[in-house]
Amino acid sequence: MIDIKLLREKPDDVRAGFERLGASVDLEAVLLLDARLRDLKSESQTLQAEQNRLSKEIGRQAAGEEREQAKAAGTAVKAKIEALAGALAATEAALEEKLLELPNLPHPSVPTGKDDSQNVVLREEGQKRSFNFAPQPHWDLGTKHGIIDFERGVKISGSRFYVLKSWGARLQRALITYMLDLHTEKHGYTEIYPPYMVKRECLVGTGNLPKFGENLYRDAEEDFWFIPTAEVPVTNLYRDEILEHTALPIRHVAFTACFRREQMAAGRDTRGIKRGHQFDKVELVKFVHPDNSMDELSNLLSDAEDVLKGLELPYRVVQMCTGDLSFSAMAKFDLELWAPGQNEWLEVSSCSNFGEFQARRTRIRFRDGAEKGKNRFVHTLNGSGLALPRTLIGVLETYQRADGRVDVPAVLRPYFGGITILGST
RNA sequence: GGAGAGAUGGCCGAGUGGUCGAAGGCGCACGAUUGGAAAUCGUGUGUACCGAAAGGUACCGAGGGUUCGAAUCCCUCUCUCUCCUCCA
Repeated sequence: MIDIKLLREKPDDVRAGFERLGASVDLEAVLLLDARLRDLKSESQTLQAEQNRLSKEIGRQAAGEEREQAKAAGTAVKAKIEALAGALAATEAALEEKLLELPNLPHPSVPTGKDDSQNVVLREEGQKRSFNFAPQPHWDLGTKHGIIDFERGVKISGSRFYVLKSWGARLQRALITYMLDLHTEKHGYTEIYPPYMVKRECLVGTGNLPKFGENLYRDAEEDFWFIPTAEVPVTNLYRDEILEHTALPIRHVAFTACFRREQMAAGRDTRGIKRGHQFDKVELVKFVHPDNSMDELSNLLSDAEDVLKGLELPYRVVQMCTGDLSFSAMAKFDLELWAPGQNEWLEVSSCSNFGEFQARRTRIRFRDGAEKGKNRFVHTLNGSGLALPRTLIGVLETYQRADGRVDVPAVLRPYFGGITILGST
């Protein structure tokens, strides 16, 4: 949620920001509602003050004519307040609704662009492996070894579900443990194991609702929503709290399953395990002081990169242009690893700075040590560190041998009890 | 799932219709005292919105109702605790 004061005081700056996004938003309507709400509020507050004054007076009076008159006056004021109440509540709700649907404003450093074609590849890290044979895509490797069972996944859960088996499942588990160990031991994150189902307000807090409900699964009878990412429960951990500035930055890492409806056109990304309705992810979430959140974003990105560096998987860093920024993000960088079998870059991480956009929606503030009495919103950041299925693809395809067996990356060997080669010829 | 009890400020805890944004204590901050500290004493100490300020408005789990007036009365919901039941 953007700051209504900012819109009120610098409407042209806000308008320019949304134009860079290519978003068409009716700011006039918002400003109109805001002005109307302020009028109604001030009118209502004046009446309430009058009501309070009368009530106190009545309290002091003894029973009698005067007291009855004062009571009658009180009834009249009460009627006026009630007459205003409907319009006040409706205006407040209408403004809230509009504000919740406004996207975040882009950070000045974000390049202007209309869509993903104008994203900027900042750098490529690591050397793509050269093969003296044709590398197989992971779906062939997975089927050959019996470690990815697509047919049975579809049988039990439907399309876009699969089953990992044997050392395929173990490889994924090794990757999860490796990532959690790396972030907790080397990068200073505290591990969180959150619920996978959350209340609606959590999703409003992160920006998934009210606009993107069609991407989410939910329980039909109760207010339970399946998380599309650990970002949702972990960001909401401190909802409605005022933190001490000395507690910042807070760094959390969480492993969870993620659930997404993925109502995209049939036929896209249907092959393999690249995109499913359920997938695992290790997620990094930070709550930081607003003055250095962009530096914190760089650090977060570097923490995510370390996972790929450790695994010795080549990747590239892509900066999102304004047109490809997500709803809640003010700046965003993606990490894409190279999958030699299917011959494409795969997005395995998305690291964003949300500024105070989510903090405002979740009311996460901190007491600023510098300015006494001033409570400010924290900045929230998060990034995948990393998404499991695609990292698994990267390992399978990059570490495959000509005979189809797969080498265990050095950093994963501690999790494999001495095994260094997976599969049989 | 059944029965009962409860939800007040950072924490504990008083408050059953008016002068209560809320006693008291703890904690915390600042000051006094001290060579320094402990102890002691004094002052201060919730959040949001409106206002240049003075000040005003709202909030005592949430929502609704009664009343001129609600932390206090009524209704609904949520959550917590105890006992029983069940269970990984």
